[in-house]
Amino acid sequence: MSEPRPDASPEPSDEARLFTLFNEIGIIQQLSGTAFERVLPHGLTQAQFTVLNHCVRLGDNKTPAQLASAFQVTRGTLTSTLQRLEAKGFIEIVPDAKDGRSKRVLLTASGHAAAAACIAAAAPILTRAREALSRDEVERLLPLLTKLRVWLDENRSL
Amino acid sequence: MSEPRPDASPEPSDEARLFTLFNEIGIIQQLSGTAFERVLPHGLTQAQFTVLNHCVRLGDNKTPAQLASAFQVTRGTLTSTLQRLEAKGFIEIVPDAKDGRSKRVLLTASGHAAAAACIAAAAPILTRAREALSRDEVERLLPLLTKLRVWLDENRSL
DNA sequence: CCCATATAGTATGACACCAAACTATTGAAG
DNA sequence: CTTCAATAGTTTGGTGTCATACTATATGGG
Repeated sequence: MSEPRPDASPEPSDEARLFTLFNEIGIIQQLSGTAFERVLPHGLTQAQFTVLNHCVRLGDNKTPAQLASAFQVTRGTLTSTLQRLEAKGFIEIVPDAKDGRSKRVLLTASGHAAAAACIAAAAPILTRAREALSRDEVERLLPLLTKLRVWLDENRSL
Repeated sequence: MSEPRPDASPEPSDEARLFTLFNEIGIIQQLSGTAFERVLPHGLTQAQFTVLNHCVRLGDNKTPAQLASAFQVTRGTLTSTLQRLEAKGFIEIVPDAKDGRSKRVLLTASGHAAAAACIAAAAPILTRAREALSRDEVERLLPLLTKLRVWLDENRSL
C-alpha cells in the first residue's frame, strides 16, 4: 500500500522527494501487477509466470536457490511458488545428481505452452500501456530505474 | 516477484521495454519496501504506516472507504489494516453520525507519536538512499513515474 | 576421520493483498 | 410507502512475502 501525491510542501527536501518516488513506485507496482494478473490464464500469478518465463528465456535446470536469488525472494517464498507450479504440471522438480541438498527445476511441455499463453495474453495490455508513456520517455526512465534497482540490490543489508 | 535484466535481444520492441520497466519497478518496490519495514518501530508495517502518515498529513476523520480509495487497495484489505492499527491503539474507529453505513477513522495521540517515530526511523535510510540517485536524477524520474501512475489509475479497468 | 560451519530446501506464523460473497444502510424510482 | 439498486463495511479463501527456525547434506580444518 502506498500513497499518492505526498503533496506539496513549499520546498521538499531531497529525502522527501525520494520518499515520494518510492510511493509512486509502490502504487505503480500494485496497479500494474493486478492488471497483469487478471489476464493470465490457468489462474497463474505474476510470481508463477516469472518462474516460467525465466525458464523459457534463460533455460531451465536451475536450482531453487538460483531462482530465488535471481528473483530477489527468499528460498521459502520460492518453495511455495514452485509447489504450486508443480501441482499445475508446469514444472518438474527433480533431485540434483551431484549435490544431495539441491534440486533442479525443469519446465514441462505444458509449462512451455502456459508461458507462451501468458505472453500472448499480456501483449494487448502492454500495447495499450504504450499510451501511458512515449518510447522516448520509457528510454529515459529505464536507465534511472535500473541504477536505483542495482543500488538497492547492492545495499540490501541496509 | 520480478525479474532482473530481462536481457538483451538485438532490438527489443517497445512492449518488451515496457515489460522490463515494470520488472525493474517490481524489484525496486520489493527491496525498498522490506528495507523500510525493517526499521519501523512497534512492529508497524508499510501499510500501517501509510495510514498513520496519511492521517498526519491530510487529516483524520476519513471513512475507511475514502482511505481505501486513496491508497488504491480494496475495502477488505483496509479493514484488516485498520483492525491491526486499532489493536495497537494508534487509531480509533467510530461510527459516522450522518451515515449509518460508514465509520470514521481517528488518529490517537499515541498514533501521532508512532507516525513521528516512523519518520524519524526512516530518515537515515532515506539519507543513505541519496547515494543511489542524484537530486537531478530524482527530479527527472518523478514526473515520468507520476505520469505512469496517473495513467494506470485512470485505466484500472484495463 | 570428526566436527564446525555453511548451504539447500522446508515449515511456520504473521501480514498484505485480491476477489467474491455477504449484511446493513441509504437513496431513488415507482 | 415499497422496492430495488448502490454503497459501506466485513468475511473468507487463496496467494505472495518475510523472518525465523528446523533438517539434511557438503566441505574444510584439526
